[in-house]
Amino acid sequence: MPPILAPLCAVFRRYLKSASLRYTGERADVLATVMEADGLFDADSLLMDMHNAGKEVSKATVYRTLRLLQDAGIVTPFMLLDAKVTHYQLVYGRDPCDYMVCVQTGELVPLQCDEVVMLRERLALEHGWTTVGHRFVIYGTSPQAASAASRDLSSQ
Amino acid sequence: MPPILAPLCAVFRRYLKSASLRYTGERADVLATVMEADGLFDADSLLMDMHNAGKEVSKATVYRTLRLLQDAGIVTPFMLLDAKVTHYQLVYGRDPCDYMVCVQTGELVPLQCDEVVMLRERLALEHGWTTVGHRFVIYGTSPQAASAASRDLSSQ
DNA sequence: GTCGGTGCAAATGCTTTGCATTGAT
DNA sequence: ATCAATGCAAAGCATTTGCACCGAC
Repeated sequence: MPPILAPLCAVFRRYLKSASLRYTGERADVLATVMEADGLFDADSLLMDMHNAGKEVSKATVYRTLRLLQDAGIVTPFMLLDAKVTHYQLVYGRDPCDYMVCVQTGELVPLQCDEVVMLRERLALEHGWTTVGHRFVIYGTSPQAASAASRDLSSQ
Repeated sequence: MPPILAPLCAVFRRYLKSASLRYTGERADVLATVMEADGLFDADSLLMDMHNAGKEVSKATVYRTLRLLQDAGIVTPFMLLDAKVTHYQLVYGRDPCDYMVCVQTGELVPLQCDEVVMLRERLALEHGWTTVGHRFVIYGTSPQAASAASRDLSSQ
């Protein structure tokens, strides 16, 4: 069990208590699966992961719990280019939350880059804002996709 | 008429021709309204803008044309935090495409910052990727929202 | 025991699509 | 004249919600 698991669970329980909501087995299961999803997922993949782990929860509960996790500041919604469904990202206690996405293969590379946060803070300060987060996604072509494309070309 | 109008229209026509598609009055109206929307909009607001300008187009055509504009590289879809609908952003020939969004008021501030592009290119290069674009959004609280909040507190 | 939670199925609402008609080339 | 575009209404589909039963506190 990674060391982050206990604190995150505590954060969620604290939030639920503050809102007079209950910490149920289903909510615990969803949170645990979110943490194992390693950052980025959608409602459906989460539901499948839970099913594969033998944790059966209804779709409605997944959506309801994702909303709570969002309110608790644990995840944020996230829309990939061309995706039709909302993706979620685990943000609490996590750096980085930046990604590079391949527009051809869908490949996703997390980026570790403090400069994004620094840039964000500097820009916000210049306008007198205070920040609560940011989203930085680079769209591009991965080396694999590029070489696959050139293979396709030369084989014609 | 801003100087960008003619070129953008030409870009669209070129794209349509290359795909054996037709440049119709409806598509011209949609593009013109997109350009006047000054960057960020959704399908519904676009439809209203067109109605207010006396340009009647069906909702289906708006969606279909937005898809074409996306394929032509003129706009990209864009999901604001908590928004339920897809927003679109005019990207062709436009810098900046970065924003700061107030999570309380929805206020939107476009950011002019070359460093984002530089950072993007450097990160992509480090991984051997080539980029086609990026998305950078800062979520925060604007000075107005912050002062409104403190007023609310002191009046209680 | 009291509310809040859950699952189910139905509803919602954005977006897409089938089809007959219209229009650009 | 051809073949794509349009408008309309219906369909799709992710997400939300109403309700009866269940479970955390």
